[in-house]
Amino acid sequence: MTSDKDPTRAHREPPRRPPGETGRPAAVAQAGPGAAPPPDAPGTSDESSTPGTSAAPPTAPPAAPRTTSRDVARAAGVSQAAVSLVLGDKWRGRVSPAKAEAVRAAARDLGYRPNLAARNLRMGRTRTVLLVVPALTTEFYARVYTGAARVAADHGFGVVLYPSPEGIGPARDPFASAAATLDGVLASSMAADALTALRTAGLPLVMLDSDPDDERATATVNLDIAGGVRQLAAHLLGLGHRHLAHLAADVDSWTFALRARTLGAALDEAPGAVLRREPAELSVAAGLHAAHTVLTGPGPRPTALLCDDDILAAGALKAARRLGLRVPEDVSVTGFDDLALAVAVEPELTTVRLPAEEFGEAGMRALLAVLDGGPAAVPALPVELVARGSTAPPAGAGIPSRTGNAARPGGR
Amino acid sequence: MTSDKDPTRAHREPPRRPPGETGRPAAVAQAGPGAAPPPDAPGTSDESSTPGTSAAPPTAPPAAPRTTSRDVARAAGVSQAAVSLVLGDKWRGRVSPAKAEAVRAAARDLGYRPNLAARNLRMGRTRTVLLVVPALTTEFYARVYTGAARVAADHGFGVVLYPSPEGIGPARDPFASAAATLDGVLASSMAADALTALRTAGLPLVMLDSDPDDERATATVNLDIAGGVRQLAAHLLGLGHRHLAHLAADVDSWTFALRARTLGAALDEAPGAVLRREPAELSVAAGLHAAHTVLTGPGPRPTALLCDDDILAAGALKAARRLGLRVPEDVSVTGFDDLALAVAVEPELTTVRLPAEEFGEAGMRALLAVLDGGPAAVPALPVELVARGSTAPPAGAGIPSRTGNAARPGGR
DNA sequence: CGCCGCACGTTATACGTAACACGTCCGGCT
DNA sequence: AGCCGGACGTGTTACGTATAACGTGCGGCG
Repeated sequence: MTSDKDPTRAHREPPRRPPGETGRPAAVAQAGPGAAPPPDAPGTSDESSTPGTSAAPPTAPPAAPRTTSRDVARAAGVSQAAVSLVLGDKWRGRVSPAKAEAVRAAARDLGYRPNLAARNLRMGRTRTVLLVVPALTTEFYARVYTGAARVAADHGFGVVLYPSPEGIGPARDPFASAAATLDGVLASSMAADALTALRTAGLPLVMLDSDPDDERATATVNLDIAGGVRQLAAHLLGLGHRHLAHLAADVDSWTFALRARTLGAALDEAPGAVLRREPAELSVAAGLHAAHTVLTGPGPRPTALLCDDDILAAGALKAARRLGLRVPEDVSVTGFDDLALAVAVEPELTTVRLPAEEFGEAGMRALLAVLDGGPAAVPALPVELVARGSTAPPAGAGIPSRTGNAARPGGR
Repeated sequence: MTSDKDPTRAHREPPRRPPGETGRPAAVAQAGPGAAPPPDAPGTSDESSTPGTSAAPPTAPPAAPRTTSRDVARAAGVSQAAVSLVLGDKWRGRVSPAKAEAVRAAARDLGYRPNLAARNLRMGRTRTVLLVVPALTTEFYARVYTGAARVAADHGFGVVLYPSPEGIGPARDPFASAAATLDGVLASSMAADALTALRTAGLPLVMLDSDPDDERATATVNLDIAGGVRQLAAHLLGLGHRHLAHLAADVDSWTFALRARTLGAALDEAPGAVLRREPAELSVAAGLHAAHTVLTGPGPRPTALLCDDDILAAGALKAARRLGLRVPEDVSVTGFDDLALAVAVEPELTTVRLPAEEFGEAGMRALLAVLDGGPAAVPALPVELVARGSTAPPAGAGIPSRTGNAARPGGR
């Protein structure tokens, strides 16, 4: 007997579903009996009129009673435990091949799908990790996601993506209780402030693009941002530029701080080089404004603008054009990241290509390693300078060094 | 007596916890006694060298034994059920205010977080919905997400974002069993092919930007794309353009098909208007190529290029420049969507602004309505023509209609 | 005076799965 | 002959939560 017949199940179970199956449960469920009153169901007051869309087909799917492993067991003539073993692929010497096949057939016929909620509860693990990214810059992190998701999938993990709040205040932290639903977290340091609740839950946390000494992280994975900045500096110095301006992202983030620091250090070593820093938010408009400020400010006009981001560089391009300056003849402009934008503008941007997908892959590998208990050691990923049309020797320069393209820094 | 003392629990329960409470359960929990051997811990064989980052701090977080509602009950001197009632805010006449407060205090002191996996299993609902978007275009859907997540949060729901596969083949459908983890799905029709498994699970599905008659959807929510296209056509016709070219997104999608259809219809009504269609993938390079083809093709050169997307328009701008054509003097270019890119290029794009956040909000509201059992009726959201510098009367035009800016289509 | 119902709680399940701890044959070894 | 151990399974339990069902005293009403 398969225990499903047991008499102890005297008590009736709760009403499985609200009665309505097709008809009209509409209004009642709305501000229902006692069901968790929606904190406030304001709806921003859009009185809907003229229904332009939507349709409820005749057949309203009436809450299919999911088939459980016990159903499969019954159909295959075995115990529920056997089903679990077979479908879990650990039946080596525990179930006869014949019955195993019967189980698989029954599962297939019934369209059995294991209930993940139950499995998660039982196992205490979910094979799901969270990827937290800043909301601001989407293309780069979209690619990071792609790489991370690929690696995760290869290991049987799913990835939940969370573009960190902005409209959604941290007040309403969506992960207050999510620890039971997640095995680990991969997060950009730029979105780290959204992580307070997750930290306290003690989840493994691998941080991207963050200070290796960050106390919050179990491990960190980085791009070789400093190397990219040095390549950029060498490129411009090699072209003969000495008056530079840095359009610095006005974001409190480790990476951007590192860029500023590295750039400063690189120019300190170059005799006669001067650098002006101008902060700007990460938008085209802000880049335009900052570049305008720098190009029209007092003192000698910079001959090259290093922008922390391709978006800023696009703004700088516009500023130059409005001032009647040609790029790159009158002023050089560089970006960072190598987004699609970099080749959409005219001239195309000299920039630093960040291997976004590889970054995501490396981060996910590190996280999975941590979940396996091993320490995750990951070298900083190399980046690459991509010289395009937005940089050239400055107007007054002789023949700088004989190479117009100093992609290789040459003498250290 | 607080139920933890009950005699009926005669059977020995398995070792409740590995003995350690503070000391060292670390390794044991890892690949513990019999605990689920990791299916395969390959690590994809990247022999890590030169650890550039990562660090395992001295204290390895030893799998914190989560505090349960029973722990809270014990601390507060009540039963577990009472804890559930109090924290679930349904203790109106069931628990004395004093005890209720004690429960809340205990929960706070112990840092209790309800186990979502258990709650989900018990309730059969997760208060979580999935948002499926195409991987290609990120900025637009990032904004859709923002709107959707805001509405969801206001109703106590979480949103899981899934940029539909590409690198991740549909073969490895991440949602094969996720039905138990999700209450519903909001999906762009462009990503609908990733939904096979979800459909079969019978989850409520609200589709964005899709054919209202789509059988797969429980409901649909749309932008007034057709209206936008008509505004665009009226704008260009009003400026005097008669030779138009349509750079059509080479994507099999309802929205794009609708754009083509509507544009054709609009021009059919305009005497003397001719339209050429050129398909292109959604990238700058493809837009460049398609525009080049159209501008250098046989017959009279089009004076206006309607692009299905700002990205394509950026490519068209580049093509015109390379051919020595000025925009908008020699050729007008329009985009669609009004992405950040639209104002990053020179000249800035005349385009159709899609209210992405409102779109996400409307979609989520519709989905939540469906989950509440009500039919979701949503009017198509209005869109807005944004006239910028990339459009002007064609070279040979007299004085088109006296207004250079036909933002208001005039006669319907 | 008897009993209803309210205020206040507690007990007992069940959700669906994974896996531990037992059983039962049966062939083979000492 | 005794019995060990492998093959083949099944029974049972627990994961942590939400809630239906079941008790209690106690004040008031008929």
